[in-house]
Amino acid sequence: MSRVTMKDIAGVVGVSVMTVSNAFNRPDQLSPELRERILRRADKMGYGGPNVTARNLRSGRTHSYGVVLPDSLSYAFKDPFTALWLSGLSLPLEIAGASVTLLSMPSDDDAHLDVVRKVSVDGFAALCALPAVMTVAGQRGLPWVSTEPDGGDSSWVAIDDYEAGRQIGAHIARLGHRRVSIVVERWFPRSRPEPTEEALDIVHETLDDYERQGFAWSRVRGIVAGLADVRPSVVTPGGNSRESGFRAGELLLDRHQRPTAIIALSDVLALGVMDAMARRGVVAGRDVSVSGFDDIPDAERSGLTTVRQPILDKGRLAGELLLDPARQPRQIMLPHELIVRASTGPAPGT
Amino acid sequence: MSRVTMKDIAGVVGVSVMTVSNAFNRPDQLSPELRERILRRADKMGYGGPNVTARNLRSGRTHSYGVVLPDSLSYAFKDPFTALWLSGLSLPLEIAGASVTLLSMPSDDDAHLDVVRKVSVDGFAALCALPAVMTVAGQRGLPWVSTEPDGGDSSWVAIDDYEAGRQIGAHIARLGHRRVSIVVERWFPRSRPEPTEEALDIVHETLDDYERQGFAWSRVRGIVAGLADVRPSVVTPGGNSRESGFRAGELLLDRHQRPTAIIALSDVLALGVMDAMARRGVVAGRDVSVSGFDDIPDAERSGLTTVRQPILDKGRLAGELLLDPARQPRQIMLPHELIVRASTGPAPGT
DNA sequence: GTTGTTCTCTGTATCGATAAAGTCCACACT
DNA sequence: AGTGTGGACTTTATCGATACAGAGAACAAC
Repeated sequence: MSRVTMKDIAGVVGVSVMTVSNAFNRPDQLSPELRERILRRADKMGYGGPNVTARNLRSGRTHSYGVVLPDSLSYAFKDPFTALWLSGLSLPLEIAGASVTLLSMPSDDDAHLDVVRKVSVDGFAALCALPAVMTVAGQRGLPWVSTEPDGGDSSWVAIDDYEAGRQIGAHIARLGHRRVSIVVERWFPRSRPEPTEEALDIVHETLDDYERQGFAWSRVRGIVAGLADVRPSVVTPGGNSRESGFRAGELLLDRHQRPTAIIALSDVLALGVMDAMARRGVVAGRDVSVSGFDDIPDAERSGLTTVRQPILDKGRLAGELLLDPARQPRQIMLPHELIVRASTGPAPGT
Repeated sequence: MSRVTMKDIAGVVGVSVMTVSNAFNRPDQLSPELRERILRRADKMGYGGPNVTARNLRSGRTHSYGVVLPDSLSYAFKDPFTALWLSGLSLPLEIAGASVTLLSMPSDDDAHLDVVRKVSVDGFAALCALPAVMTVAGQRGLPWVSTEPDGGDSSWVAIDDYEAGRQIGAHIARLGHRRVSIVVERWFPRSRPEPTEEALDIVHETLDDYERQGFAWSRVRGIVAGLADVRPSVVTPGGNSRESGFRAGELLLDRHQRPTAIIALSDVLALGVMDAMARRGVVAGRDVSVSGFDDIPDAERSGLTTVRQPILDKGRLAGELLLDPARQPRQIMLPHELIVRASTGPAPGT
């Protein structure tokens, strides 16, 4: 049995298709009796209501917005920052009666890009600034909002990562630390080939070494600027997770020349580092200083020095920009704040 | 400037619309040179690729699946069980190149149902068995999978909640507990009006009292059966969260006749209860026994006695059923297992 | 020279609805 | 009788693509 359409109903009731359409969408356009008759008949025929896709085609809108996530969907549900950002994003969307379509984008190969090409949405919000994805979204002529400034005239809701990094770096330098390591997730650019298992934990002895790999992140550049004459080493464990942080922590703590300060680029990484420290009886803020980034709820509980950013607002505003493509301004820089807690302290021996 | 269509391109290149369509979708249907010429031209004209909605209309599929969540989206991102289930669900969908559209359904009023009516998806997976939602999904002729048996011939992937509850109840009874309280989230049926703030924490002195409120959950019935002649009281704090559990715990621990065992219907509720106990110096498993349900990762860390259910599989199988409406069987009962940990012990004074 | 194949490409119908304009008719007013 | 007016529907065109059947040309086989 093929699906019932308005045409079928129109045929049975003996009216035009348009009248059936009006019965469902514009009650004022036909007499109550006829409307009643049509609806009853439609129900009896097992009609499921106006076909959504056809309506979307005609109206040119789908009332759904795509969210491009930098990893598998399970990551989105595990990472506290992502979860909060998504909650914020969904607030205005939900109110507007729109739904959220999640798109995982672990890489920007063609198979994944195809999902972006073929998904039925009115716009995109991207948690990660994959250029290829942005290009596709732009080609489709759909609005999109990202979480990072990109120099162009695209829309974004971000914080000043460089300045935030600089403050962290300056804070650490001011405390007298000379041996500093930065822990960065292996993330940007995503298009890089997946490293092999063994290559996951690499300590780049110098920043140059790290940058030669093709990485460049304003947060890192800011930290380096803040550290001034102190030259940090860099560790790039796997993804952005507590486990990765733990591995990075193990690696750094077990080195011959243990760093006195570890600057992680996210709170979950920092918390992982602290897990490794706890296991070794290394006290945060006394033996080794640790800092994070984001100020997720767990950061406060663990006394983690970090940069607070308004995560929920970041998402909420992105949602509002998506819903209203005319809204101005479309490049929003939100405030951040260095939150100093117990996990950072003077360098030992100062 | 209106959007460029295949028709425009066809006009400019001087071929039929179908040939343009083939250039994009079936390269084998035309000469490579012509295809090249068309694609180049399309690119130059700023064509964004075949319109997704039009294609969906023609093909009758959208390659997106709706997930009905029992609360606001932020809940989905916070609750460990939901997050895990969603991860599982998304596994097969992601592989099939489909995307996931999240629908929050805090109530089944018409405004929320409308989202279900108007969202562009090929099927639904529901984490909560809202009858009205199921009806709408069914009317639309779309496949749907839920997480609870419903007596009919619908599709579901579930566990035997009654039996699981019975085992928990029997376990507690066997330990000699006579004063037992059950902590249930205020969830079913969702269509009930939101209770006022003050009414959130109610202790139903007897089970009858609780059931008179219109509640009925097989998990509860199982527990009662397992407890045999012990008659539990029931607390219904707010939602399914650690905070609710905490409130329920406070309420119960501060009562004149403190229960010796508290059976929570989810791990997060149980962990909340344990938070309240910790604050009062009440030792779990010695002073008061606590049990949960689900066996989320945190449960093991906290030594919580609980019923383990294969959460990830529950989601994964739901996804597979959605993708393949012909797949059999469509009613899958997964195994569960009572996991006894330190949080339950003999009733004091036995 | 005729028939048969293969390769490209076209024309038309279709998907299921909705917007805009048009028809028809009853009723009111002058 | 002549003209307006508004309500209740219908007609036609449109959204933007894809399926299907088949036309026409090039080339091979006999």
